[in-house]
Amino acid sequence: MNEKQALHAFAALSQETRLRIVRLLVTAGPEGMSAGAIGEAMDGASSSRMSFHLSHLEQAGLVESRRDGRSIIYSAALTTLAGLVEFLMRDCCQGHPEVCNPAMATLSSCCEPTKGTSHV
Amino acid sequence: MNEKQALHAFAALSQETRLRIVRLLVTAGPEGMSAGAIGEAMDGASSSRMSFHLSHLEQAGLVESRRDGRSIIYSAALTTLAGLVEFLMRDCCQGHPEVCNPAMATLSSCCEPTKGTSHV
DNA sequence: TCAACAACTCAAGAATCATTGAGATGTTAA
DNA sequence: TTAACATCTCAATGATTCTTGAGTTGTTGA
Repeated sequence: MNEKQALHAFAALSQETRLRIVRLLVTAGPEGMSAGAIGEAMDGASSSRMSFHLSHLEQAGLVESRRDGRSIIYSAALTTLAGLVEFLMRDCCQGHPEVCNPAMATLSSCCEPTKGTSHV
Repeated sequence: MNEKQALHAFAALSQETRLRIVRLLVTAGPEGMSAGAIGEAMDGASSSRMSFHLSHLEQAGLVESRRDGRSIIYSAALTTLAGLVEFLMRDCCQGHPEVCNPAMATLSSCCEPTKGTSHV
């Protein structure tokens, strides 16, 4: 992740419809959702509007697409999201580790590394 | 952190000068930097331009300011940054914990919680 | 091949945003 | 009080972005 990529990603995330799409796809998991189904979830947005935002997100590397029959399936690009966090928080917490604990807790609760311990 | 706050924060971070300011202040730590010093670091940007971007960042909750004599000192609002990460990554990694490990590693390397265990 | 479907592309208009330059506010020291 | 300094505020201009609607491409099944 470099500055240019990060700027594109943040610009993509700064628009209401696109932020909702990303969060919807993050919770949808690796199976993803079709463009039509995403549009339905976005208050029935028009297909051209969905296409505009989805291609914006794909260019920013935040979502990935694959064709399945007539539909195109989109899923969240979690590695880009993680890279964005890494870029933004690099060298954070100079001597004040406690301020980052909320973010830490969020990630560790669902992204528990290969240590084998379970959580709630 | 709610959707509206997140949109403001991402919009603030999607502009080159502002993203640089935030990252500069993240590495500067809690002591922060004066508006003038930040402007110097931004290729000598004009004072009105710095003021525009700094107030944008402050309204988004990404930086905090305090007056010190003639200068105004800005510092990164790390709790907002952490909250933004928490908002974006909530419910991530449905069954695929390995994809979030890079972000985890970044945060844990500087934000080791109060558990006392060391790492690489 | 044809009809129906799913999604994309393109151009135009409205809305939003960044930069500039002039001027205003607040602070310090003589 | 005055001068010098640091930063903020405001209005105007130019650039970018979002939405809409019409048309196009690609896929499926009869």
